[in-house]
Amino acid sequence: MNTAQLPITLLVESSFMATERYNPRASEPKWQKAWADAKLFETRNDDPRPKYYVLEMFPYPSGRIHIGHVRNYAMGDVVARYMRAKGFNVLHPMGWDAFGLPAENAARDNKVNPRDWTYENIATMKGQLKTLGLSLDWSREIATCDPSYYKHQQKMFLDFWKAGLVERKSAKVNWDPVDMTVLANEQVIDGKGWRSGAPVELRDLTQWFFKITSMSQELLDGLATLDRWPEKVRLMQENWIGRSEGLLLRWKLAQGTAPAGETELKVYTTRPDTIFGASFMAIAPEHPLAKKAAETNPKLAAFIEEVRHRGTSAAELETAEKKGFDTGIRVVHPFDESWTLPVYVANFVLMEYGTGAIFGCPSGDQRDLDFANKYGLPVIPVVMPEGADPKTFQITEEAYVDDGVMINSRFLDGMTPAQAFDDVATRLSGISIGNRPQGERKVQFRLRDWLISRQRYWGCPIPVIHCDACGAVPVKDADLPVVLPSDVTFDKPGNPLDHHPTWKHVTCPNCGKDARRDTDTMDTFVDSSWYFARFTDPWDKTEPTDLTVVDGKNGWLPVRQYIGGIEHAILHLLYSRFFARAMKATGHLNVVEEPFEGLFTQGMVVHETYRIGGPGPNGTWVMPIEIKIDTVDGERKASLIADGSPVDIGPVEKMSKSKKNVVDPNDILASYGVDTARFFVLSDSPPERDVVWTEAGVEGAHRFVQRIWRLVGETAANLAGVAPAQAKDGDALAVSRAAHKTAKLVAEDIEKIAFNKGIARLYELANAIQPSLNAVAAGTADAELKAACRQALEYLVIMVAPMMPHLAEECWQVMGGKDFAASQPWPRFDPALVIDSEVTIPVQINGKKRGDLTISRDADQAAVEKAALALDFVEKALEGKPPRKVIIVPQRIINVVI
RNA sequence: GCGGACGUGGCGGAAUUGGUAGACGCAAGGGACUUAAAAUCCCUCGGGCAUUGCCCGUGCGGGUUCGAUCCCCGCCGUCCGCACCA
Repeated sequence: MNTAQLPITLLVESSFMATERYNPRASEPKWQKAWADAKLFETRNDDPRPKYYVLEMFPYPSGRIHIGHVRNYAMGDVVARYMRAKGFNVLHPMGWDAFGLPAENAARDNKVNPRDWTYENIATMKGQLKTLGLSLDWSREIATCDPSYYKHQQKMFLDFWKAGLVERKSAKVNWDPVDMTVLANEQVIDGKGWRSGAPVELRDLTQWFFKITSMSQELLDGLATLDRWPEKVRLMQENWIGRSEGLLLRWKLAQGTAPAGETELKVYTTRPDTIFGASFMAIAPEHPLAKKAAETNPKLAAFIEEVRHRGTSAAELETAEKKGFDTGIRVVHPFDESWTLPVYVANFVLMEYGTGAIFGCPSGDQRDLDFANKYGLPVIPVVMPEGADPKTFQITEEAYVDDGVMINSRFLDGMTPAQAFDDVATRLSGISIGNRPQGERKVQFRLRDWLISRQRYWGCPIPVIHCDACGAVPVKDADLPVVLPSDVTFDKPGNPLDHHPTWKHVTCPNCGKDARRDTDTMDTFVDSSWYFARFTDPWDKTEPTDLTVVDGKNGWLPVRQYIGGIEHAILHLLYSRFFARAMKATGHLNVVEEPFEGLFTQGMVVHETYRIGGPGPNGTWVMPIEIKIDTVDGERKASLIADGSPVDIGPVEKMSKSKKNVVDPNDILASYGVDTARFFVLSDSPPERDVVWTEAGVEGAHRFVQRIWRLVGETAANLAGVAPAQAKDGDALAVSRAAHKTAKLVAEDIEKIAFNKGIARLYELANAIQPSLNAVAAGTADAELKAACRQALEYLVIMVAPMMPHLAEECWQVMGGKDFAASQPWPRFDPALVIDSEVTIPVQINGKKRGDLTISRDADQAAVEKAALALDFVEKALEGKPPRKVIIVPQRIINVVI
């Protein structure tokens, strides 16, 4: 454009606007305050609009937010703001998962009170979260360490107890020697504590359990209803619950071989069909029969002692030799009185699963086969592949585990294993030993009960008093909450509550005699198993939940969209599903059993690693802000900013303090503003996948921020007072079409949580309308184009708002919009504008694209075919002959087969 | 070992789930503006041959189909979960 020909006023105008860059440092605090003053995001329970509850997993108050939080909360905020624009009464709360061990470690190391440390962290992080411009209802903020929260948790613990969902029992439990506490099964990863990483030890302790196994089947069945959960998470939970169908089978002990008083051995099997392939029994070293036999057999006792100290780590299990010891005890085959089998103690049999005893069928199980080969036990093939010859079919080194035909199994021969299973189950349920059937069908689960006792201070006290006369007695409702004492010391190892001079000494609520408080606190996963319900009415002082708003007809639950990390696929998400059922059973929920209707697991933010001094122990990690990257001959070279020394660029990895590949959200906010950061973490990768944080990518996002600002700023003067309208033809129609299509598609993308695609469409819209907006800025646009541009710009700004809310407000203001961008309804699209009247469809010859055909959308098959065959390149290819076939997929493709 | 997911340009990723492979962004190259830089704008950008246009190309090898990134069979690789579960 030749500026010399432009009117002087426009020159002044446009040069002024072009130099005025969007300034996030000024805009962001301004709009955050304006939203807060207008109470724009405070949600009323009695609002008549349809409810929509969106929630991100609440943070642990570690002290600082990290970039992963930004991504997680940005995603939730897009959903929340979008749903508001769609007319829903949106609940989008925030709270603090505030109990936990780091507070105690800080207390020990820095001589601070865990409460003070936690609340200071909360204050810092709340300040940081507020700078993100999230549309949160802070009036509902909760912290799980607040007695007003854990009071209700204690109440529910007692209610669950009354309802038979809590049990105090002695069990072999996982003891974390570093954190000095027990852990639930779910919290042991590869034989190590989930937090400390220390190998756990097995200890026999009496502890409190939530009877999650009483709901195994319900928790399994419920998974089928969760169609808005990732398949992967459902599968992980299914495997964790681990249902199997089998037979509980009693084997008579052969007379004269068994210790006094022992008459039978119970085993659990999922393969009763292979009963004629049995060649030995194997029992766990901890099995009562093994212990009894060991009393009179010193060699056996020595063997048991040897294998007891087995490791639980994956590596140890991988290499551990399968060892057994013949106890001398014999069992009698249920279908043949004359057939006896030896009973071994074996190191691979787990006391914790089934009955702690198995029968070994070497031909049908690799582990049993290895064992049989080692100890010279018979191998009888009982299942062979269809069509094999039973006379010659042999098993030597490899067990046959697939489906097939029964052989060497007397009355089962010729059946399928499934038929044989049923036949054996039916026969054995008809035979009795003593007065009980010899075989009973039994469903077995892998899931264990949830151990919730923790020998720690900074958690919710278990509201129980132990009395020598009355046993474990619940604290009276009127005495709740049992409040944590604040005068505790961390100078010696173990549980500070237990060390406290007075706190635990109380009188029994039952008999009034001297008694002791339970000094254990609850697993912090209990705190997070119901917080989503508390948000629905955090002001209720008397009950955990208000049944009129928590769920059901006018209630909030289930959470319509829950967003968080995949690391909670089992722990938190399984516990919460149990809790919802337990709360329903005890009257704290009306109807909801599944607390999270939709679940989305977002990926991490990852970053390149940088180090100086080469790989290996001599290398030192350096932070991204310490280096700069130049491209030399197409190759990226990194160097230290401080002295220019070369830096090796390492692989992209999860951000970690140890590798220093972290970016501080504060730094990003200071240089680019939060909208840029939000936009970037949403744009570059699909939300479920990891996103690589790159400086270049952030700059790209920032360019778009400035570009939108410029589109609005440069056209503002010429669009002032122009009423937005959709156009009828020409360039203006193209602008309208682009805007309306985008309104439809971006909505679909947000609803599918495909933010990256939605953002791509926003870029496309900006690209599409740019030339017309240039014309508006230059004053060459006619009235229709101006109206269309005005509407397209409004659409763009409102659609950008969920992702970049501050920029949107600033633009909205410049455009003279009413209220807030954040309170505008989602742009409507005219279906007529979304569908093109003419379509351009590819034309293939023999399946290869050779050109296009542009034709009226509602042209019929015959017309399309005629037009296609008349195309130059088609005629040329046909050489005057008729085509063999013409395939027309309406509005999609034409394929001419020659 | 069992279960699952994934594999597309230099990079992140699109592709209406059988119908134009590479949208959009990043990086790179070229140009305009500028005293210069930044910012911005315009053009090119999977590979090969080539004047138009043609050939190859979605990890590899086959198959089904008018047509395959998508479905089937067999491999290779990466990642995740569980793991002595009877």
